[in-house]
Amino acid sequence: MHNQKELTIILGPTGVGKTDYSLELAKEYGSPIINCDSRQLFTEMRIGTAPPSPEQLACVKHYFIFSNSVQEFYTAGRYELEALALLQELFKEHDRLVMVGGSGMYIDALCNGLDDFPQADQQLRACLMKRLEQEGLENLRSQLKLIDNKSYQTIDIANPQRVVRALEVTLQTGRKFSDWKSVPKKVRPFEIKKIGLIRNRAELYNRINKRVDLMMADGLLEEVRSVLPYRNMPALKTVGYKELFDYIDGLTNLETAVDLIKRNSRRYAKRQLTYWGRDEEIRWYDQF
RNA sequence: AGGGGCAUAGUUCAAGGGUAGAAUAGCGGUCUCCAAAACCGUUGAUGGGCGUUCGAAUCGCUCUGCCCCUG
Repeated sequence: MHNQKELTIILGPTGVGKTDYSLELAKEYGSPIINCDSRQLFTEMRIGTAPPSPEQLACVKHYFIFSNSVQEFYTAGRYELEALALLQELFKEHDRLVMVGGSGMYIDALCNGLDDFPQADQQLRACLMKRLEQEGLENLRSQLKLIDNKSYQTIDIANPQRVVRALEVTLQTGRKFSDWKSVPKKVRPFEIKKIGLIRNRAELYNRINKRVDLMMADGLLEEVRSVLPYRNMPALKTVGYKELFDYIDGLTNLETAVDLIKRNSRRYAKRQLTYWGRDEEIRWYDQF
């Protein structure tokens, strides 16, 4: 076996304790840490995304933390390419690397690859979103049925985001969305080990609730105010930010907004667990 | 202690004696680049006992618990 390179990915629901775990493992391996959290990427979001502390960042070299701006359109596809390139570079000097984060789709993109769709055309997407608003979902569905019936049959047509995406790819490329999706998993030139962290549900929820209070004490509201101009960017469709935008708009009071952040964080954690539930490659470790 | 009120899902609130509903929380699921996103589905209750009635969440008695008022 000439290939001894190994990537260890630490994943798990928000608030489970991934950051601390990753630092210990990285120290043991002498590895830097590659982030695979789709929100800790953004330099303007330093409180609401629970990134590593400045001390932790000083302790181990981190990649993909505060590396991008919320003004950019960042996607799982872009992450796949950039993270893969970085790994190739780092594996020249390391045999074992540590990756940590909670974005299931980003992890899948890195491990298995996405099909090579062209980059999304923001104008086309905006146009489709406008049609969605004006004509309604049913119209877009009908069109999808016409130009790519197989996608119509297989995707979740109750989900506007999916319908728009399938139409977008088909219209943009002249090739059916469903035809793009036939490629098998990509093979990566390194071994991948997935470590899942888990803990008792009630305790996890407690940790999440407390962490939200800490974020508020640390000035989350000010941070949210500072990114207000970019609130329509995908990066800011994020738990902790959405709810405080509503508060700033006067739609809720602060207490309600904070409660909603807690609830939505709990739900997010649950969805993460569901997402990973059928990934048999993950070895789960209960945290105490 | 005396007087009054209340008791329905984890919570907040419905149901003029006739199929106990809703909101919310909770739970479960979907997933090929907006993924901390966007969707889909779902469990669960009349405080205990006795009575009236063909039939009780609803009327009566009683017990328990909570709240208010008065010494």
